[in-house]
Amino acid sequence: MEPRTLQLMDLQTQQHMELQQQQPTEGGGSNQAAGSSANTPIRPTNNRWAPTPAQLRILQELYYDRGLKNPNPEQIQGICLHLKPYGQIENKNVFFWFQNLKARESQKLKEIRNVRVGGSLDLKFGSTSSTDGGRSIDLNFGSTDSTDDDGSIDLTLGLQSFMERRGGDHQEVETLPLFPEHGENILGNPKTTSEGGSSFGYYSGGSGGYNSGSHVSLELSLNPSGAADLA
Amino acid sequence: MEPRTLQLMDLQTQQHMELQQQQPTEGGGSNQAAGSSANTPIRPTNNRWAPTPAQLRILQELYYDRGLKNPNPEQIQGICLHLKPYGQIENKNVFFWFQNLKARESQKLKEIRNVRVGGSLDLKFGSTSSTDGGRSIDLNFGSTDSTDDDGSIDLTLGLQSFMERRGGDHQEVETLPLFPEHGENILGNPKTTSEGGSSFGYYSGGSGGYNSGSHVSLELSLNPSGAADLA
DNA sequence: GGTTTATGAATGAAAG
DNA sequence: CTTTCATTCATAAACC
Repeated sequence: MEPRTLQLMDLQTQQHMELQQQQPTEGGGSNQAAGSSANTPIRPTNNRWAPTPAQLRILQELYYDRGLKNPNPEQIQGICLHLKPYGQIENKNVFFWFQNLKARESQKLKEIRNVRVGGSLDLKFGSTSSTDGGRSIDLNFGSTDSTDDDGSIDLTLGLQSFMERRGGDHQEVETLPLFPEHGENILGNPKTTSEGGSSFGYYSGGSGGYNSGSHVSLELSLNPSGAADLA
Repeated sequence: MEPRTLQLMDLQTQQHMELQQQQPTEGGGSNQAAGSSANTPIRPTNNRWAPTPAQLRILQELYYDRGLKNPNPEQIQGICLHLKPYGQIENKNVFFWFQNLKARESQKLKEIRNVRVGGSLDLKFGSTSSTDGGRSIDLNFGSTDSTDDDGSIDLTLGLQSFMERRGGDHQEVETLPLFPEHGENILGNPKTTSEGGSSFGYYSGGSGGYNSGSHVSLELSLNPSGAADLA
């Protein structure tokens, strides 16, 4: 049952960072529809909401520039309402969007643990990255430090032994790029932060880069009154 | 297996096309302009990670033999670390690998089940059960609504003005494609600042228009599906 | 060569 | 807020 075809080749040796954004198809009006209208409902077709470019941009501005991480119901509703002209959208979509973004971001940023530069290390990708060279992101989260040199990590499951057994022979070592990165933080952010303690995060941030340099700063003076800024 | 409507997406670079959102392009969403022929030099060219044979074998053993289906962050990290000697790999690759394998296996099982059911009759409609929209999880929460007509919502944060400025005239097409991705952020927000509660009804189903449905759904799949052997 | 398949990656939606 | 499930997009590799 698993037709796994082994491909013997390892090609890519570099970092990838890709981003694909699908084209948002949605109109302001009715949704769904797609093909089967009166017919077999068996095809959920498009239930899933996807932000239109304009909606996405606004949402991102709110999140990154404004620092709005946890919109409360009223805010969600307001946002949703304002985004409606740009395409079909519901409150829950806004809600999930913020929740997912926040969750995913927090997992990425687990800790920028120093990579224990003992003197060896960190190499960089040499050839690979195209020209700009700059970015590769990778980070390891937990850093279960312990001893990994000799290859023992503990997964709390005995995985360790499993690993050990196989790890005896490493032959195809290729490049072993690992560089810490990051430290950037775009918005100085306000108060909301605090920690969270969250404990961990999954994968490392693969993407990053972009022009981002800093979004901040572009958004000022939107408040008519000095008033309260940011929650 | 899945008859996917083929759409030759052109390759998009990382941000690319913006498109009016208000067009229901389903299926034929031909993208416009790919234009590119020789253009867009910035192609990631190196994207996707692929496991080396050794890595794959280890991953499979963990999954199939050890039954590890949902590795937690620490495990992911440990696995990743141990796989590094065999080739470049990142935490997220491990994360996605498990995630995908699990999803695809369950999907396969589901398909089979549907086929079997399909053979027999039983149509569904469980119409009886509440078709009504009973399911919206909540309705308007804050109820700040009051407005909709005039469009002034009031996010209690001045968000409104923010929105207003941008939304005043929604012209979508801006040239400002922000891609989804996030840089980084420190975040953390546990619950300071006000709300905290956060567990109340989130989004509203409000207008939605979703179908609500019943549980019994039945989906017959017409997949010819020679399908995989599995089992 | 175009088409299909396998699978990495991304993300909306939910469950816990 | 954290973790998992489901869909979907994209693309390299295999197929024809």
